[in-house]
Amino acid sequence: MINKSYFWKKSTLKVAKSLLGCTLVHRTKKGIISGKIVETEAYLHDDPASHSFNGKTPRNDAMFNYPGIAYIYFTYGMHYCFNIVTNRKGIGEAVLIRALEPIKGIDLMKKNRKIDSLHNLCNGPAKLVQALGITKKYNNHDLTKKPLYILTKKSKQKYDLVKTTRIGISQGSALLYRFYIKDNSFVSKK
DNA sequence: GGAACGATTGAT
DNA sequence: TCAATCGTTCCT
Repeated sequence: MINKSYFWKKSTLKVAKSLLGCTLVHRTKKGIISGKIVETEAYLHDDPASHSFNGKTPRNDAMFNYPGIAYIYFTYGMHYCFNIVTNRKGIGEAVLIRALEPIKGIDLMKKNRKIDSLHNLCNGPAKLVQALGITKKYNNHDLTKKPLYILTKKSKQKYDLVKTTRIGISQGSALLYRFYIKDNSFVSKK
């Protein structure tokens, strides 16, 4: 399981990059569901696209919590997105997990998503939340603890990393704060 | 109290 | 290309 210091010993941008290849795990009553992180986006404290840009509010509260805490927000009236808080407590930075390559519990993912297509289970921030059965109750959950946690990547794992612009934002759209594993077919739409 | 909008998705 | 759908934020 990942160490707490992982989320603040390096910059948020570096965490966003190094999370690629790590595994997000959810131990549910029905079984273990997990996936390899293949796409991330960084949201910094001085970043106009970040929910934390204008300071702390009831909604973004968790972004100002300890690094390694989950920040889960509701958007578009129907979707949830999952973030990992980075930097020191009180700063307001996080990494949005945008896509996973399914590993375990694929049958459960299909049930949660109500679809059968492997490649559409986790190729989007709200999709992976649904597939893993993550709910708002995990907002402020410590991701170094069960039942929702991160496993570090295997050191042998090799891949090319792509650095590009973020999706679905208006301000800060030129910043290269999105990262994904090159040629991985589970990355969200380009 | 009211209005505008959104770190998306899925159907057309 | 566009509708769905509603909590959060910001303005009055």
